[in-house]
Amino acid sequence: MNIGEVAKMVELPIKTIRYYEEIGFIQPRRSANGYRSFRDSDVHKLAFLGRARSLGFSIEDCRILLQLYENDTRASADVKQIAQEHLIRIDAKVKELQAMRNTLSHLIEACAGDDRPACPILLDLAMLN
Amino acid sequence: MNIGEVAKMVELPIKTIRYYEEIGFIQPRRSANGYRSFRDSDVHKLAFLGRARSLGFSIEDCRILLQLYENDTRASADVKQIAQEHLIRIDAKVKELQAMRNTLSHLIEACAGDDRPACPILLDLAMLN
DNA sequence: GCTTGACCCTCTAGTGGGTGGAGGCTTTAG
DNA sequence: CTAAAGCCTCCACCCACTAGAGGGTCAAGC
Repeated sequence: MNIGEVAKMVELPIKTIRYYEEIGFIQPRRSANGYRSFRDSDVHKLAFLGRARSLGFSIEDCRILLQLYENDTRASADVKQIAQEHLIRIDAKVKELQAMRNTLSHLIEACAGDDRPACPILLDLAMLN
Repeated sequence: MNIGEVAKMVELPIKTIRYYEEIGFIQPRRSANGYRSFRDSDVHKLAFLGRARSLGFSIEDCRILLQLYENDTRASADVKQIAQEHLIRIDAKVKELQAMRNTLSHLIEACAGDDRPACPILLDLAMLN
């Protein structure tokens, strides 16, 4: 398979697939013309990576998850730990964003949003309130 | 004021303050020895920027907000619009993270987390479930 | 006067995770 | 035979800083 076909199958941009090769996630063979030639196993890995990335795992997490996936003697505890640590980071991020959201929505409510200059949002940013 | 003192006052790293000068947010004077010499107005702007950034506004949003802040003939509607658009982006991000969170926490619950290789997390990533 | 340590300076390069584009092959359809 | 689509590499760029090298300056203590 050529890269374009693979890209459609796994729903990843071509550039991303080339990048994943560059960072060692996959090692597709090459055809005589120099084109990358993907095997099913490459496609499978790319799908795995796409799914892991869509769950927010970092590239380095993905690298470890992929190794664990390919290691038949893995301990599920190792996988679970990575997932749990990731969940904690997600929770922290959600909390942070919700705090922003709260502040911001209060400020927006308080702002007249007309053609006059007075603005509680700017007052808050300037900490003059 | 020198940069170190300012950094403590506005609780921004020194490097960040220099970066904010580089991108044109502030133009502190220079002392004879080449040190940056900050006026109250610079400190005030930095505090404004720090607060805006902590609410998640992008650098370019901050640039516009700062201009509006310094423009006495602004319309509060312009400020409000920027804030509303930002709120929409935050909401989208929160939703995205919560979707990840949901999937991830279900998978974590389903995973034994012991020394055996069987792992629902990896099965999900490989989309073999 | 000298040293020490805390400051400050500039400049370059790196982070993560790709993305965009230039410039140039190859393949495929008509 | 030609045009379009597809593929290749390489370099630069995105955001918002951050790290570090290499060096100048200043204040306190001896």
